Amino acid sequence: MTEEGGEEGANAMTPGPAKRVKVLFPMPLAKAYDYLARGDLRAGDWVEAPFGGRLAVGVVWPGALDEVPAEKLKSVATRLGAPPLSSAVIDFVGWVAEYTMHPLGACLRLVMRSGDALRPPSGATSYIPSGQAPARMTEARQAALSAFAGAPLTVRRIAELAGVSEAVVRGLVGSGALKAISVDPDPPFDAPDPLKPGVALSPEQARAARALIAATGRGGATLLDGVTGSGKTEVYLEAVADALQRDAASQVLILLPEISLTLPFLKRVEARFGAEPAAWHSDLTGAARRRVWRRVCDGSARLVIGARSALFLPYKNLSMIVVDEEHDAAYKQEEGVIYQARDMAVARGARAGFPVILASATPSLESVVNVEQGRYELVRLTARFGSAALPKVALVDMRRDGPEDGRWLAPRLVDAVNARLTAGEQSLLFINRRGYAPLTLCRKCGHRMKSPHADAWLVEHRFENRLVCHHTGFSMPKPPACPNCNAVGSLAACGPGVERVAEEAQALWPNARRAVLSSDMVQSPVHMRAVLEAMEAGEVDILIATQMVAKGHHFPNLTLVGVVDADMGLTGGDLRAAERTYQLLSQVAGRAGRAERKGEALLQTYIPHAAVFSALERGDRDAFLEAESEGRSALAYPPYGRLATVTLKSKDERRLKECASAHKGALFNADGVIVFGPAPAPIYRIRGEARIRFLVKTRRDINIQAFIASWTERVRPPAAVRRVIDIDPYSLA
DNA sequence: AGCACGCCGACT
DNA sequence: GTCGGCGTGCTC
Repeated sequence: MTEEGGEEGANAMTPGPAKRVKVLFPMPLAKAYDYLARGDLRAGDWVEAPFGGRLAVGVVWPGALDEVPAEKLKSVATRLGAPPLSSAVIDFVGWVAEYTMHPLGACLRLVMRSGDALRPPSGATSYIPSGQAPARMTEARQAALSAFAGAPLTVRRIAELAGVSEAVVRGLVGSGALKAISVDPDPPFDAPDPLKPGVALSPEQARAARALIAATGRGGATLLDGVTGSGKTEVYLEAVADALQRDAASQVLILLPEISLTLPFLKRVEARFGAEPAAWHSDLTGAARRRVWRRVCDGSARLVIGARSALFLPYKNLSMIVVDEEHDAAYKQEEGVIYQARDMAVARGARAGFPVILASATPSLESVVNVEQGRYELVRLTARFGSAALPKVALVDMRRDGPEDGRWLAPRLVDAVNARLTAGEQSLLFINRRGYAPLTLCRKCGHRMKSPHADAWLVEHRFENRLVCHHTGFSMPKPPACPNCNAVGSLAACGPGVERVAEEAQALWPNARRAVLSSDMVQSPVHMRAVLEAMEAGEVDILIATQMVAKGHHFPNLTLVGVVDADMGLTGGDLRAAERTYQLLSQVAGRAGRAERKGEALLQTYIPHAAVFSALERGDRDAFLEAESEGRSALAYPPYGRLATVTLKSKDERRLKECASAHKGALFNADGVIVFGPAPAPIYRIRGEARIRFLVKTRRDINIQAFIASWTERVRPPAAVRRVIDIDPYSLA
């Protein structure tokens, strides 16, 4: 590690001729600001500079200087000791800002999520036994000294381990029996060993691994398309090993959807490379966050496994990205800077000249089309590892074969569960809707219980006896009478939620061992783990769950998956609804029969003729993709055209409407561009904020950002109205 | 993002 | 008469 002026030290600027440099701050600012600098400052250096009456941390940014009058210029205060941002990261931040149309400084902030990583660590002092016995030895002192297993420990930790008070430990320090030792508060990560032999690969996996290594050797993006259970992870880890081995300073990032980023996955990677990978996700503690950030920055964390925000860590020498579960909608960041991490990863690789692997069992249409059009390479894995068979998928036509009123499980599904109970096998009832009922309505006057701050129905949660808004978090006790007509006991629950299915299961199978898994009812990750472990161990007969269960779990004795409402998701305002439904259902169906037992999946639907269901029934993914592709192509939707939304948000409805008409008025005709709107967003009001939206659709060869820029720069929204641009929107709701 | 400046309600 | 609410605008 090369550092001037000490490990953490901030260097006062040395005297010398003053030059001008640009400094970008991690704030929602569109551009970098000019400063005077004494001494040598280069693009990427971390500095502190006076900004708006206080000192702010920023980065020296490349680019032409502005013509700022000399009297406005201030001087950079200090240069910070952290390793400078690499030119690849600087380039990427600039590109993301342009692509997403978000302020440059807001994009830099994504890189600085570490908070205090640039400040000297507060690091508590650690101690080790000095070898010198204290003048007086007591039982407590003996216990404290026995707590050591080699590594230095803090006072608090010693007290905790030995079960003595901190005063005892401080006494030992005072008597010289313990000595202070300086430990790095951010210990480096051990280097992964790419030559450590991995698990034995099947012939097909070995072939795929070789093909993947060859493809990544050529650079560019490669789609690794492997059915559930084919062992994709082992295959791409070989390509990761290859990248780590080729360059001893290289760093590799494996991106996962947050929910798949589990301890078992990390352990698997650790087992493969003999070293703990650096994990990056939303609930890291401050210290862990800081350690990963700094070790990524100095290049010593060579293998990073992270959720989408890990894409913006300040890598010194990133040389490969794997995007696992590339189809997953969780890669779309919807708050702040809005971006699609999978697409940004591909761009990051292309711009820095390194390979990117996209892995999935149910690839997105975008990626499949990119393969067809020669932009991505393709490596396919077809066999399920360990000869497990894919489940047999069948549809239950709810129009003909549905249950009686007030029930949600069709007789055929009930029979199938009964058969599993008799055979001592497990069933999963999947219902992707939290709560008891999605709608509460008055039988007397037809009043629907709505959220006060959002145009959404209140969802009944019978478990807590409350009505809850899933958009704002608002909740209220379920009223005894209709608030509209005052009729008592007239409020009726409409539609099924996970709690209601659980209730029905209890009535049907009172003696079976049942468990429910839903984000509302899971009080802690520990509880969730316990349920999943019980399921894996065969201690649960029927699991009733939301999509929490769709990924990454292996239930060897599960042979039946019943999807209570397969149509859900097809009805929202999501242009990828069919694709999402296909992916989710094939994933859930894939939970059944992963081991030697053949599984069965029953999908309850009112629209069995829909292409998504017949494709699922036949297990014909390519047919589904083809139908979906035709549908999107006909509408010129992505990937055959470009889409963006421009949303205006405000609490002040009058100004919002004025602003929307101003935008409408500023529109102009452009070849290959269609703008729809203004239209109220499907959920018009969220948290008291009303939203009006324009949808911009262009031909693929049109620069949609350029069009939106020349349109929106004609209108300056009043401060009370926020304008949010979403390039390539996923949810139109 | 912060922070200052500025114009309308209830208090020492 | 002031203290202070947060709407608005600027930061090299």
